[in-house]
Amino acid sequence: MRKNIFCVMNLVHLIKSAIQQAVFALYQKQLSVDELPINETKPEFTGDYTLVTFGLSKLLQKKPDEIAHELGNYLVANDALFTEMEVIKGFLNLSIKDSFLLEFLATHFQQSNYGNSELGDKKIMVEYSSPNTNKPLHFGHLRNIFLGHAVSAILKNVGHEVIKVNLINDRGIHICKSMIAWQLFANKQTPTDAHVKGDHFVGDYYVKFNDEYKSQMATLMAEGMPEDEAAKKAPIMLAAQDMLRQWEAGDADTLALWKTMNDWVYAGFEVSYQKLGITFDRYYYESNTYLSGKSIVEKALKNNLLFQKEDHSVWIDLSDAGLDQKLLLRGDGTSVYMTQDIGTAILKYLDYHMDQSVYVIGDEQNYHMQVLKLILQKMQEPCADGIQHLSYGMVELPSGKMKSREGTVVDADDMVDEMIAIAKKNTEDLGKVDGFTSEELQQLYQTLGLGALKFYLLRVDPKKKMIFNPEESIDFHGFTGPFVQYSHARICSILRKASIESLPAELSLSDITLSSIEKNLLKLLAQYPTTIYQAAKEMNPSIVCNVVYQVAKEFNGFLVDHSVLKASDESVKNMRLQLCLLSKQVIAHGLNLLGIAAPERM
RNA sequence: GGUCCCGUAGUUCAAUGGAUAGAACGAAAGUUUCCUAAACUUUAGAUACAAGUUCGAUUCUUGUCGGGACUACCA
Repeated sequence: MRKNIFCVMNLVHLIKSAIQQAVFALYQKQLSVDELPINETKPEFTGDYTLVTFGLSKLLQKKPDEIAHELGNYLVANDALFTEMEVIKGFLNLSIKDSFLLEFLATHFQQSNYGNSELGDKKIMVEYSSPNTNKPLHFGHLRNIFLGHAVSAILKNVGHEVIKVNLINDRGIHICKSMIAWQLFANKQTPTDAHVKGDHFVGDYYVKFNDEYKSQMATLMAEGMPEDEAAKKAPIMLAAQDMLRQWEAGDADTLALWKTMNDWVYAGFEVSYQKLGITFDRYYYESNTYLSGKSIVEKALKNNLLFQKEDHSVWIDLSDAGLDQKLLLRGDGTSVYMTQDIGTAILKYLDYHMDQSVYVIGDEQNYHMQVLKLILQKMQEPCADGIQHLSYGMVELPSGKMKSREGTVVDADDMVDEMIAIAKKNTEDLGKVDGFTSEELQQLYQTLGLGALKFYLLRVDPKKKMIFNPEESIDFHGFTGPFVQYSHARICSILRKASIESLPAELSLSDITLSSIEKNLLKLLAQYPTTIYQAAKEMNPSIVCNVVYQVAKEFNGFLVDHSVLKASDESVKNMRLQLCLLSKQVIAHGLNLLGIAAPERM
């Protein structure tokens, strides 16, 4: 009977409902489970879970101590879940029966989808990566990409339908800058001629543009022109702006060059995405969506939701929401960033009618996203309420922000290659290359290097900005991806040595006593699906990093004090093998959600 | 100026209002005839400051100090 309940409920929930029933039986009060604070018992006390009774004191008109004693005695006497209790001040420490945890283990150790749930029922779009097409991906983009990919996997895992979207910002002044510089300096060279990856090739011309722009400004300023005027009148800038106008006018040559250079970039991005193991279900291109935003704004203007100034520019007044006025169309009728985003949001909704639309975008755009949602709400667009900004903090260097102008930007491709090289070096230094073919080794280095990188970027709460410390990120010890991967490989090694085909699922429950470390590991594993559900609710992959690390750490500790294959008797050995199997399943499952592979050997 | 976010060991990160604030790296010292030592064990080390709310505050409120983001007819 417990077994069935366990499939749909978790351990803490079971404890809460047991307490709920006990409260009703003793005091005839119906409490909601949210009114029952359950914590894990601190290691220095005996017990597994603790009920804090101070809050109940008022509700039940009794002293915390009395409540704790009465509830504890009742639970131990009447509920099969508990074996003993202890009261210290107002804290009721409850111990869970070993047989309960053993039964849980026997039920789930072979479940290959353990960790999945079906609680989610929404259709959710997740937009991430969303690069500009004028330069290659840098380290900051990696946080975005890994976050989006992991959040998508986590949401899907708890039962939501997920659509992964990449919105390519393929038009605008930025790409025109690269195009102008290419026309001026490239001598018609292509990435193939130059043996350079397409996105880097185009990015190099973006840099060339800025160099030339700076030197032209310097020339103008030397002739006595003020800086702001020089910034506007530098010939190469005027040329880029002219090219943007040509593009919007549909000039055939401009469009052809634009398409060619974007294709170079896409080919480069594709290589990077593939290496990173990142995929999308759907690509949107701003060149296709920016015009629809304009017509939507014009329609809203007719409906008097917006107003126009004397120069014909179109604005929305958000002062009733505590914000100011926001421009939606320039005086000359062209779109701004916000206009495009309005169009894209509506188009996406027409395509998918999703319940929720998650934007993985840095926190410097908090205001922008707030305004976008507000505008769409004012326009009463059905997509508006589902818009959710998954805001993440910037990645900074120990020396401060990455600045492209100062050349402190860490390139994504370089970073990946470096991590893989370090994985290779570490493996070779440890002499762990025997028994692998050279292809397998290449695969392993990639698995470990990417594992380290992804884990490093995902282990911090997305909301918080994080410091990228090059020396620390390449560490393969401690709270890192390779540590977790190593634990997985060790488990696999044990399982290879045991012939596990004939592992009996049924145990004679009565004659096994769990050690405290076995019990801790089991509690962690039992809570795992709930932990994942929490990660989904908060869209926070760092929770997954933490739990797989805890399982790995706990497992390593277990392994030091307990022999699996040489256990004292057969039933203990079987139980420990089950523990190995479930731990392996949870580690691999969690890593998979993070986009990290779990190697069988390393 | 206005709006918002953030201040936790030397460093990077944890902690639904709960017990003596957890890890990791770094530092110091140990563990290998035994399932992978990329492991494990031990030691030292922190809530910016000041009030308030209450049985109880890293968490909530206010103020001070310090850091950051946004506040473009850029994207």
